[in-house]
Amino acid sequence: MAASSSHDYAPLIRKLESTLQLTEAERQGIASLPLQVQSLRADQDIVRVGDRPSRSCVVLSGYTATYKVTGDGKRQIHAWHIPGDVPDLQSLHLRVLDSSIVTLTPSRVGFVTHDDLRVLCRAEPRIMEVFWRQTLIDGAIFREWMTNIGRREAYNRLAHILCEWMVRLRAVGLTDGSACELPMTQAELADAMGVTTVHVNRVLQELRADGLISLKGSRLEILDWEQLQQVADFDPTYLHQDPGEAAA
Amino acid sequence: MAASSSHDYAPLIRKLESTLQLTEAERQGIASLPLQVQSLRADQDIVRVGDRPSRSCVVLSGYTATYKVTGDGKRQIHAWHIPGDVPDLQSLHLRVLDSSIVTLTPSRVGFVTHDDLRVLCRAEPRIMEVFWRQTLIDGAIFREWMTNIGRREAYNRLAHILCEWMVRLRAVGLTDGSACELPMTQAELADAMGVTTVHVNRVLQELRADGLISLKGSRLEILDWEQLQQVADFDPTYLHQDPGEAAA
DNA sequence: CCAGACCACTCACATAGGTTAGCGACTGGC
DNA sequence: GCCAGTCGCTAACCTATGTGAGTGGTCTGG
Repeated sequence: MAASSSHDYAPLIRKLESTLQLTEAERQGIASLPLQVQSLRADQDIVRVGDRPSRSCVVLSGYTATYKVTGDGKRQIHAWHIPGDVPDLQSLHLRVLDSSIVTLTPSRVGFVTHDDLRVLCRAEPRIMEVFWRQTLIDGAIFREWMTNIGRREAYNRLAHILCEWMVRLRAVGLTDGSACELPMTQAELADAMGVTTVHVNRVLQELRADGLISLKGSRLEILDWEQLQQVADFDPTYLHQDPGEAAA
Repeated sequence: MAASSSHDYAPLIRKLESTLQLTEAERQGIASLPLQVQSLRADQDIVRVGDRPSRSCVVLSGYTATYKVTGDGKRQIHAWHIPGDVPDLQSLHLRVLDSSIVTLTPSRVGFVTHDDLRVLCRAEPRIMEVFWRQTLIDGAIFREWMTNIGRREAYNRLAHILCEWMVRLRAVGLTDGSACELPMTQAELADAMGVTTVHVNRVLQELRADGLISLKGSRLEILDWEQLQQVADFDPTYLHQDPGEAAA
């Protein structure tokens, strides 16, 4: 566990500003939150179902996911998190965690105490609103994932996940033209899609054969964005990324 | 469209108080929000995808649902709403609606302007927190539904939906012992479960044959709660109903 | 009091996706 | 420099769920 360095908050501030222009004072308020930084290997739980944490975590680098395990041991992944995300911000108002968070890759995460967050929210109401808004966007993404899992076939469902992944990474500057990192294993994709790894592999081969994507190791390249988006039935409105679209 | 009567807010206040004790001033603050009341028939959209509403709606009586339609016309229902719920509270901070809300039964809904809500939130910070908390609980329910749709078989999935329905109705006093109203059609259940109506009917017959439930018309009775809960893998933690569990 | 909807329900058949098992290529720890 | 584990990938077979078509009951608006 190490102290924070001055630019650890850069991804978070970038993310918040992608939906609402902050004042210098507001940026300062965030940047001066005390942050406990921790480096984790891949596949480590950060928090677990049933925990009652007194702090929330910020993803500084690397990738993580939220998940739940059913009574008979099947795992469902609910969300991916990328640098700048605060995956358990909800614990600020819900004491008991109803899901766990795990690293997908080696990651650096920072912890902010709920007390510090509450003080900041009281001092800067617009920051509170922007945090609230982030949790609402999380909810909007959950709704889209539910639709994806419940109503699209596996081929289109995977295409949808890839479209969303690309668009979210682009918003924080982690893409490289039409390519980006895809850090999750096929088993993790399966747990997000509600299918088996065998089937993920099948539809992945199909996407490749159809010339929509190339995936070598963890490097994903979108070869035909138009077609992929159409197959995925992907409309990015639900990501609420347009800063002009924050309610007044 | 009619003016509100004095006790229209009773279900909402009851719901909020089920998670946090309110002061008299706070209760007053809510009860004095101007409310535009509207009576709707079944199967009417209250708001639609793409709308930019300047007010949110409260369910006063009857039942409603949030849904999305995919490009090829399949519908996914994300949530049921019961009296006291504010199904589009998120539009307070997300200008564009990413899903629609429809009545399942004839209903009375009340509209509160976002301006009035913002004024109240500024005056009574605890009310803002309790509203924020409600949207976080919505998110927690989305996560559980995702798990239900992605990782449980239809038989168990339906059992889970019935367990949740019963527990939520009980919290607002709308149950009658081990029985309650189940106002949705099998087609609506299908859209919530991500299966076809034919299959809903099949697993419903199974639940009846196994002696777990009785469903006649829209009256649901749970015949064996223990067994149903076990089949459903139902753990109500995610509903965050315990008022002692609100974070400090 | 009729006509058209809608709803629960069923059947026969089709298929997307699950299951089980296994292979070779890497990789990180000792 | 080997061993154990993980990962992507494949094949053969199985089943939960979808599809399309239809029945009869009940409500409801004209």
